[in-house]
Amino acid sequence: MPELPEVAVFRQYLERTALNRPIEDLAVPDPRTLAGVAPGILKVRLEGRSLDASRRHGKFLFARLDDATGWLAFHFGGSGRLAFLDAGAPGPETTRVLFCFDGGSALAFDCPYRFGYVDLVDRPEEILEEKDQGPDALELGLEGFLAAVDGWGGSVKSILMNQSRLAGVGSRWADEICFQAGVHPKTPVAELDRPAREALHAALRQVLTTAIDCGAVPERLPEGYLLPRRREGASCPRCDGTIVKGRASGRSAFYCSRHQEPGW
DNA sequence: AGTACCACCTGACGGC
DNA sequence: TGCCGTCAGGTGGTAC
Repeated sequence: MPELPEVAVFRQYLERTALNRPIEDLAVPDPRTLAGVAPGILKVRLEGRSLDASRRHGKFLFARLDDATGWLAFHFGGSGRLAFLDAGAPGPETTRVLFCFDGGSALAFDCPYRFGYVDLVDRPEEILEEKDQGPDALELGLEGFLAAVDGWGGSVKSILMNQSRLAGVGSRWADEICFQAGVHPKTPVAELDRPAREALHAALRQVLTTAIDCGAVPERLPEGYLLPRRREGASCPRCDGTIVKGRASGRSAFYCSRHQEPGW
């Protein structure tokens, strides 16, 4: 379920483990995972290079080749992750792409459900434009957020999940943001006055930064967060309401029947 | 313009 | 025990 917070944590992990190691070989057990580049081409482009910088935008992670000839782009779909392997350590069975470093260590792009992909681009903007990604949800100040939300004719959850308006939030963290803001996920954005939009922006920032601080692990979130109890029938961690499951924007939406009561 | 549903893929889980 | 259906997750396409 890699959304913005998970990808931010993957980035930290990549920085910590895989930067500045010369790449000796590339293995592609599942060629379908390479989006726009053939395995042979990627291999030639990578061999002898190392990764020397990273970026994140929305749910995308980028790693720069040290000769500045391009960037690796990672999208993790619904189940992808990175796993650094010490020399001799076996990779996950569902490794789709394996970057092998001098000395025997490796970085595995592990993606059990195969929704994720890896690509090689000249510049990150190339793929961000192709995939119509809006501004990163954490980069947006209040004015940027208000602009991103302005004029949207749909629900709060659907705007939060709309990668073209603001990039990074998916179904689970959108539920958490609505929960913390005390807003029903199906509330039409048009019903929110300025103070309510400011509160939504504050909740978005609070939730995403807290999530990253907690390593994007729900169980590590402070008291009063929804995600550890995001199940139908659970007791609300913020009031004595009950968590219920509805549908918004074509997906399940979990919310408190009491403090997120529709106010419109 | 926005919603809803499907497909993609696979593991987890509930029910029988 | 074991099978079967259902549902997550993100995206992209299509039909309303």
